[in-house]
Amino acid sequence: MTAAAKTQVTDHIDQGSIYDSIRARLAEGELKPGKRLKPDELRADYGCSASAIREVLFRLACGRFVDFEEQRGFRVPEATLKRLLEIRDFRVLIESEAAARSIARGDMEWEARLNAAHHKLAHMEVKMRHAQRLREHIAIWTRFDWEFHETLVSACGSSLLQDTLHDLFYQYRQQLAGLVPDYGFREGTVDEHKAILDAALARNPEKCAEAIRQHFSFLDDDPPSSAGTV
Amino acid sequence: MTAAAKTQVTDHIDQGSIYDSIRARLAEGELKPGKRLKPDELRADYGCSASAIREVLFRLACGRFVDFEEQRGFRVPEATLKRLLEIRDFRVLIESEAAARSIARGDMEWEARLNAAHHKLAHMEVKMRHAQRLREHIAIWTRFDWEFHETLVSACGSSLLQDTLHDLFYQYRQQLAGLVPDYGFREGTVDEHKAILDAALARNPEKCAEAIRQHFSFLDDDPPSSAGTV
DNA sequence: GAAATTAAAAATTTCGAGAATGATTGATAA
DNA sequence: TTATCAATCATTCTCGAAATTTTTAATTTC
Repeated sequence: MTAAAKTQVTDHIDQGSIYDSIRARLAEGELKPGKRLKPDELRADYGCSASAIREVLFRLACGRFVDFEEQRGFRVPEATLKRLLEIRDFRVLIESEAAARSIARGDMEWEARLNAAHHKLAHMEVKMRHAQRLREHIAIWTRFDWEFHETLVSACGSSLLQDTLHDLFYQYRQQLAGLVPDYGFREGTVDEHKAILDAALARNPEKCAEAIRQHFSFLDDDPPSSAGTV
Repeated sequence: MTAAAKTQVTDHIDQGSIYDSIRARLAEGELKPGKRLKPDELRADYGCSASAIREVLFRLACGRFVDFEEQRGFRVPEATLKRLLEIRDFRVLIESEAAARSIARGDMEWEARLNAAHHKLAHMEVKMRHAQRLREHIAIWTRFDWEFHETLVSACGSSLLQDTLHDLFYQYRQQLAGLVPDYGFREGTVDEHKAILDAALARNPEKCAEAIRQHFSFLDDDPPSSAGTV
């Protein structure tokens, strides 16, 4: 393989990578609500057939990242405050329960991983407070954010809960990106994540649930201005 | 469209119907755990191409009704007590929460629909107590059972909760069918459903949650004999 | 000018063939 | 007899073209 081929990153990608890529483009707000997702257009970005894209879009539709209507194809779901709150409430319910089980079952190894994940996330978020071009950091921030929340529930003992949370995390991000500026990044997240960490390490499930609730309560106090429900 | 075309139901089936059909065959235990699901074999049952079956199996994999491994195709997931309990616990968590919200928000119309759904289910379950060939009634019983649980949460205000419960209902049934005799039908369900109905109509969310927990507690007292975890 | 009909264009869905990959069988040798 | 390897078979995966449907544009009619 030549060096020139390296720039052509789209040479040959498996479906899993295409899935991750499109989901990321949705969560980062590049693919905007309402936009139609035509397999024949997207194929150019990934160097594969329309059929392969179609399969990926089907899988994304199962996770509710795109809408699908028979004979009418795929499109990016509308971002509404109603839907965002629905996703948030579901996520708070499940993440609180899963965190409580992790607190009850997690060992010292789990504590160490949670500390490490929080350290990376906090470093990133402090750095982003003063960043010029926020856009450039969103992808990495998203990864660290997910790694922290994933680690929090990683000892809960139920892959069902964990996988459901994974989908909800990205659904939440996607809705947020379509409704608020700065891709949903806020100053307050640093302290909020710290509160979740402390409650988890203190093995206090009630306090942890409350910290999780707090982490998402900003939507109640300060509803996004452009959040018409249609 | 002519009247004659209506009778020819098997001529041309849309993907949604194939999805429902295969999911039902899984929930009723016809397609047994471990069995490989080859698109080229299943196509004969539905008169379409292997590609169409492949897409349906992908969608079933999203709902966790079948396992998918790259380059190795699809197969019916193993039924284990561990997995069954995981699904049960998740379902109890969500159904309790969704029922509580329905109790808080549901109007008289909701009460009426819940009564109607329970009436049909109870009638069916009493009839099945003395039925000779249980197998013949499973499909209808499954529908009535789902309609009752669906109606219970239908006023919760979150389509996310409702759709998640829909998947969990069939996942639970599928695991149960693979682990216990009689497709999971028990004598006790009549009284248990009645307790859920009464608590909901009494607008008592705590009592309703307890009744739901009770409805699934038989797995703790009387673990299925053939439930080796592999 | 507005509404309804018709024609053209674009997108979706289905399908079967060929390429790529994994599984199976049978032969050979230790 | 057991293990290794090669050849064979079956299945999965990818793809582009044909058929169906929807959307858009143009035309006609009231």
